[in-house]
This record gives sequence, structure tokens and C-alpha cells, in this order.
Amino acid sequence: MSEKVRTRFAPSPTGYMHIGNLRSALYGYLFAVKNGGDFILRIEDTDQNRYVDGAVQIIYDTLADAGITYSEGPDKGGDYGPYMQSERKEIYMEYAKKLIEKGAAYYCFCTPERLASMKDTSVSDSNGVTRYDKHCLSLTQEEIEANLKAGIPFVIRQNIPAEGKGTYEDMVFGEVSVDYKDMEDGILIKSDGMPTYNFANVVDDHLMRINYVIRGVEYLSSTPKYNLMYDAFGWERPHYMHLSPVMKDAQHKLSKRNGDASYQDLVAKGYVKEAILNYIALLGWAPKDNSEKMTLAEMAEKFSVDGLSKSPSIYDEAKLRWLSGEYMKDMSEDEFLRRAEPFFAKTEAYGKYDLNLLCKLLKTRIETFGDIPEKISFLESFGPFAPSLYDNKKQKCNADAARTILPKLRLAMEGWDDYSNAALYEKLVAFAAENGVKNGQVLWCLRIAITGTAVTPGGASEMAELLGKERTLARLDQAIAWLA
RNA sequence: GGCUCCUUGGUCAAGAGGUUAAGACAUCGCCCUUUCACGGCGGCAACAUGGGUUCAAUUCCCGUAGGAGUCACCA
Repeated sequence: MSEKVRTRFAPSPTGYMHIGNLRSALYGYLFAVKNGGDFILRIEDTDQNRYVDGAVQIIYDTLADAGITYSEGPDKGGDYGPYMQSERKEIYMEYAKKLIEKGAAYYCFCTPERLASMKDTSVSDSNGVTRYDKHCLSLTQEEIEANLKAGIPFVIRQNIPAEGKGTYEDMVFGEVSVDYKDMEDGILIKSDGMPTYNFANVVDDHLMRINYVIRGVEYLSSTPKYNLMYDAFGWERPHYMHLSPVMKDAQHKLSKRNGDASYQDLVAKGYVKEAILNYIALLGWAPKDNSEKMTLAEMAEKFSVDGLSKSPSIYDEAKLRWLSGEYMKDMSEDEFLRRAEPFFAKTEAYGKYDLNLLCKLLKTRIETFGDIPEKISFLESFGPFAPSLYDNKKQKCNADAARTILPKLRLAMEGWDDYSNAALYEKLVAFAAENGVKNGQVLWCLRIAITGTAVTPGGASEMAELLGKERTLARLDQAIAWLA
């Protein structure tokens, strides 16, 4: 690799950034960084019918948020722009004409009607698949010029050889070979003058000096067509790295259409964003040393093509949850609070409790920030609950025990002033000893009494500290009343 | 259906002729423990299938099955 590596991410602005999309971007970025190369962004918006408002912005925002930086792009400029395909219309037409001169492409004036009729009649191969019959390839120069002059709508098609096969070496799949007879003379320039992806990607990748083309497997078998064009132009073919897809299950690709998670959905759901990126990197790729939790820089350092898998990978949110939780545990208290606060802000309890304490309690108990509301719902909803909640065999606790312990405890706790966890715990244990009952009994009864919940993000003393003296006593009164 | 490609536990995946076939998630159990978590320890669980090649195939070749992609004036 003497030449400087240049890779690109070339999404079309049709909506959200899918996990698979982001992963392609990530791999292109990692490969470039690993090899000291450039990573650029190009927007493929040649299909005005599919253009979605705001989609370009989503692409910028997502990449920025994920930390995938590019040195050239529509919003950053660069030496090989414009980086928005719709702004390169003339360039494509110019190159298409060059291809016509070389005999690698030709004008086609066939009407949609004629094309449709081909499907109805028997102009199809033995498999029943209709392919363009190269009808316009036999037009004379005079006929072509006359048609052009008459303003008859046209399209430019690639002239694919009738025989032979296109072979190339893919970096992940190895040798890929496709017979030319199985390829159609695809449209390069549409009747609106815009290029199709099949043509634009070749011209742009060459003009932008992209030497490593990293994209989804959907292009694996059409790549020989592109190579035909590189060859016709006399351009050097790039290296190709095709990526297997991310699946929702064994037979369905992940897609926004099915309501599957996009990057922004996952962020909104409270997953740690570094974990999202880390996880999708692991979907279809494994570093040599099998590391799992890695920073972006570490991923770039460890990135290697032979770690890429050839088969589709199924997206598993359970593992993403786990990774997200791991990132949380490694966060500093401040960092955790900073990121968690927006999620606390959406709850009723926000502002009424010690946020630092809440964060400390929740940090090892949640995996996404979205878990927060449910974990702290007991703070705001406290109502009559079943006495059976006091039942706990291991702690030798039940409603009867609660009925005898709680009133005494209520009295004692009224006299305590230090409601810090440590002080409370010490006094609660002392209380148990004085009354000749097990620690667990006192602790369990108290926790249930003041939270009304079987599972809480902390023990009795921690919950009492969180609630504070006033609320603790008030809840104790209510709990005692509900037991009567 | 044709073509291109793929196939290790439920999932992500190491391994590339000879291994007790890693590890992680999930799951189950135990320990720790003021519930739940965290942490620690352990269990269950895989080379799709049939033929070759070879002293030896999960690993190489062929077939079969299953899966993915593609066959647009979409990318």
C-alpha cells in the first residue's frame, strides 16, 4: 500500500441511518485511520424521487455524534468536490459520452412502452428473465444524431460484452467471477440526465481518488460491471471490500421499515453511544485478540480485513444492552450523572431527590438510561400494597413480623437524625440486636414498608437515605396503617 | 427460477488438516450480600448434510439442504 488509502462512505439521503449503514461507515473510517488514509463522505442523491427532507442532516449529525470524522464532504469541502452527486450532473454526462466514444456505452431511445412489451412477449432468456435486447446498439450514427436533434428522450446504457466473464479479487470474499452474459446493459444515465448509482459510483470513486471501495454485499456481483467501465476508461480499478449484512433474524435484514432500531433510536432509548458503535463494530468483525470493549481508537488500531465475516450477522440487542451497561460501570460518577440527567429530567421524581445519590445507586443496576424511570418509579408512586410483599423465607420475614417490628422501628427512627446510609445501617443493626430479631428481618421489613416494592435499587438504609427522614417516617406510618 | 456468495452452541464469534473446538452475550446453578444488582465461581450448549482427497478432516474438493444478495430510468 504505497499509495495513500482513501475510503468513502456514500449514503443516499433516504431517511434514518440504519445500524448496517453506520457499520459500513465505521469500517470505512477504521480502515482509513488504521492505514493513515483519508475517509470522505459523499452524498448519493441522484434519485430525486427518494430524497427525504432532512436526511442529509441526519447523516451529518449521526456521524458527528458517533465520532466518525471525515476530512472531505459536502459540509467540509475538499479538493475533489462537489461531494453531493446532484451537483455533479454535468460531470457524469461528460464521462458517459467518453464511454460512448470508446464503445463501452450507447444511446438508447427505446420507449417505456417498448421496454414493457419486451416483458410481455417472449424476448426473454431461458429463465424467463427479460433483459434489454441491445436494440439501440445497432442504430447508425445518423439515426442517433437525428433522434438527438429531434429531442427524443434518451438514456445511456452500458455496452456489456456478450461473452467472457468479469473476475476480481474481493478483500473479504476472495475471487468473485460473473459471466457477462448474465448481465444486462444497464442504464448509466437516466432520461432526466441524472446518472444511476451504477455509473456515478465509478466516476466519483475514480475522480475522488478512492482506492478502497468499502460497501455492502449487494454490490458484490455487480462489481464486474463497474470494472468494465474502469477498464474502458483506462482507470485503475480500486480494491473492493464487500460487507455482509446485519440481520434482524435469520432471514430478514434490519430495516427502518420494520421499525428496527436506528442509531438515533438507540441513543434515544438511552444506550451509551460508544457502546452502540462498539457493538455494531463487533457485528461481522472480530479483532485478532478478541477484545470486545474497545474505544474508537482501539478499534482503528486493531482493525483488519481478515477479521471480517462473510456471512450475515444477526443483531442481538441483549448483547448491546450488556455492553452499554459495561460502559456505564466504567464511567466516572460525573460523567454518568451528566448523561443520565436528561432521563431523570423526564421523570416526576426529578429535582426532589439527591441526584448524585440516585446515580450512585443506579450505575450498576441499569444498562441503558432508558431503564431509569422504571427503576425509580417507587419514588413517586406509593400506595397500598399487598401484605404478602413482606414475605421472605430467607429473611424470616412476613406481614406478622412487620406488624410487630414496624411500629417499634417507627418510634426509634423518629429519634434518629443522621439519615446517611452508614449511620442508618449501624442503627438498624443495633435496633435488631436490642429487639432480639435478625438483621435481615428489620432491613427487609423497612425496605418494603418505605418503598412498597419488591425490587429496589438499593437496600433498606440506602432507600431511607434517599427518601430522607421526613418521607421515610411518613411512609412508615402509611405502611403500618395498611397492615392493620 | 438464473447468477454471485455464505454455513462453528440460541446470538456474536476464535480456530484453517492432528485442539479436551477458545472467548463473549443469553441461560441455569452456587458464593458474596440489607432486596435487586455488581463481583467471583461453575454448568448446559456448536463444526448443516452426503460423498470424496488424506495416515488424519470442523478445516481442502464436489454434491445436497438451508440462508443471503442480485436480476429497476433504487441505491
